[in-house]
Amino acid sequence: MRNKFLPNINMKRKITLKQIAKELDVSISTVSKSLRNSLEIGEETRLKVQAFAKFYNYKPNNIALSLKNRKTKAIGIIIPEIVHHFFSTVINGVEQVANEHGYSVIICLSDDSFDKEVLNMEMLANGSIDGFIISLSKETQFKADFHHITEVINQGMPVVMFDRVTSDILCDKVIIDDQAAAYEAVQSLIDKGRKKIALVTTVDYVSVGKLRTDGYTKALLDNGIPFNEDLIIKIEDVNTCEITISKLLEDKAIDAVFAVNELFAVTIIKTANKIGLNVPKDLAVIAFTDGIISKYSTPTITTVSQSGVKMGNKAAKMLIDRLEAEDEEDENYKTEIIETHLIERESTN
Amino acid sequence: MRNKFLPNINMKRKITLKQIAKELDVSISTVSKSLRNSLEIGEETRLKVQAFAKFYNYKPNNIALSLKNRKTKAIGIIIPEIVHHFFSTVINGVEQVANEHGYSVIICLSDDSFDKEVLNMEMLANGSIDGFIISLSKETQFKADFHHITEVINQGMPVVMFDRVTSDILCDKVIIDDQAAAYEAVQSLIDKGRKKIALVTTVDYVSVGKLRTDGYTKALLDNGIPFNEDLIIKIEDVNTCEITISKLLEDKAIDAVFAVNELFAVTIIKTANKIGLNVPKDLAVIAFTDGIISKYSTPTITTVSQSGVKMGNKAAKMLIDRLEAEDEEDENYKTEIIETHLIERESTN
DNA sequence: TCAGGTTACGAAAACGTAATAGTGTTGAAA
DNA sequence: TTTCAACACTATTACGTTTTCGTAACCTGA
Repeated sequence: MRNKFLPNINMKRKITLKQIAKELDVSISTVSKSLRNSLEIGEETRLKVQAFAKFYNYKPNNIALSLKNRKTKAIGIIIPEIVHHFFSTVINGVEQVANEHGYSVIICLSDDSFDKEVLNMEMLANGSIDGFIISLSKETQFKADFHHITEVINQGMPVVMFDRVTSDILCDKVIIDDQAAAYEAVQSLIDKGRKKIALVTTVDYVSVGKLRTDGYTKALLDNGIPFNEDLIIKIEDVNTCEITISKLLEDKAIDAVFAVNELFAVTIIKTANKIGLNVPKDLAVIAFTDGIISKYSTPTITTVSQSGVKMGNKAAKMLIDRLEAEDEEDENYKTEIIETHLIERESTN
Repeated sequence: MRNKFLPNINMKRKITLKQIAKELDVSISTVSKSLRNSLEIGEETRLKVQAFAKFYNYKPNNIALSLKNRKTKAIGIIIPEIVHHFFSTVINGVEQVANEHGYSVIICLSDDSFDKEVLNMEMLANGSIDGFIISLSKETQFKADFHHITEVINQGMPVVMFDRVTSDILCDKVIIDDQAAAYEAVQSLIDKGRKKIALVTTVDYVSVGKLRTDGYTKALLDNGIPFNEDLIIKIEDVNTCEITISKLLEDKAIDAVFAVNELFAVTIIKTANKIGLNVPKDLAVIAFTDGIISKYSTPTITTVSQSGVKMGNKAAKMLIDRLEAEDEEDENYKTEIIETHLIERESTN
């Protein structure tokens, strides 16, 4: 039986400058400078140190560097949920750019809870990261309490908000033009001769929900179609909405639906099928998303594509640009708009 | 126009012990001890310091703590991709447990590339994290080169592997019993009277693909059904497999398919529909996944559910247990098996 | 009055690194 | 021979903590 107090033979913990210095009987400074190819150090010593370091696979300790340089080369991303196609594509986009620039990505999930969002931000704000990328939780948007964000910004930490943003905070933002995109979608339905178009959306304290509703309304009015409040359905939980939807489909004699996400859309299609409606013949369906369900449902669903990857790319780029800017006090905040486009599939004809 | 060299009035950078000490004209030690409620410090001083610290919202710097304590309270997770239902649920599971224990989660994506996997590990291994949770990239499994993993383990950094694991590395692992689960799925098809069952799988250097194939084969043989190599289709890219699949469906007169993931399954169903086959009447389909497509496709797809959340929970728990164990040299590695269960939906009857 | 103990605090080291500011030795120019 | 620069290296500091150790000042009891 192995004595557990004996160090493992194979175990070679990471070596430090100090250990190298001691081993080679030079000073720590000499080692450090040798490894950074300083001209101050004679060639013989320099090569000796480099060889030794290479042999022991020396790598500078990131934490020590972070402390010294007062930056971590890490960015924090806080999102409501991760098991969600849009948000995971955004992370993907962030990670791509971050990696290119030598940054790592720390993720925290708010679970759409205000408290978790605050907690996570405080945890990361104490030196762990150089900047934030965040999409607000539903609860935060509902409470409209953004003190935790203001606080980190006031501490001099850059913040980039994406998708679920608020105008109450001054910082860089990346959004899609939800209103214009919704307008375009509804217009395309109208162009195809649909006359009675319903909107299935979320509760409207979530910023994007509201904007998409505005776009829907505007498209109708611009085309001389009367706006009818009854055709707007607000859904809180997609799992318990079938009755609401079938009521909409049966009672209102609509010929098209614009859904703010693909889960709503696919549920609408299934419900329509159940009550004998054919999609797209009797009912055209169009959804906001670039998710995967739309591509694989039957029929496939026409969507307004919001590229999460591009959003993530952009957000990361903005953050890193700001982190690496010479002039750190430049408060010239920008809001970037990621373009959307309509992907026509079978659910509209 | 604001002079950009003037510090922002609202800007109050995080305060440090040193600044508090200077401000109150005591030593750093006194401040530190006061804030940790040390008995060494007189009540008057202690309260004064605490009040001051609270007012300036003092929070210890995580990086300094990490350096001092030689642990970061962060765990790294390396996965092949994040825009993938299974992996994102695993992250979710990891994050839950990590958060409960005060750990943050750093994610890196390997994009199924060996080089990126190595790079990411090296980046994180230099002090950034206390331990790894990893699922191997396809390329790594193909090359069977695990030196980067051995290396961090030898440095004394705990590693937990999940799902895509290898027996070449000794460490904690979390897997599902792919073989047994596949067996169960195929058996359920047989129980329903299906006789000619095809397998649609991935290229087999990915460990899970191989295990699921084994389970499929065993179930057939145990039921006296002849094993037919021609009924096994290996797909590399789901976007270019339709011809392969339609050939399978048309030529082989099969009455059931077992697919190793839901993308394959839904593609099979669509292809079947195109050539006039009805699912489930003419063809039963069952898939490995607990993804979202299966729930929303038409027909809905029967699946073998692999709970990513549970896997993530377990992996995080194992890692944290090991990180916080007194006896750090305990090499009693375990492999935990997460149970699966069959979720019957419309695609089998 | 003085030894011994308590109280209340401070100094310093340590974590690992990089940069600034020395320092001693050599050699060459004056 | 003196002086000064070049060379090759070391000491020190700083980043922000925590902790161990040390030490004044005061108090107590004989």
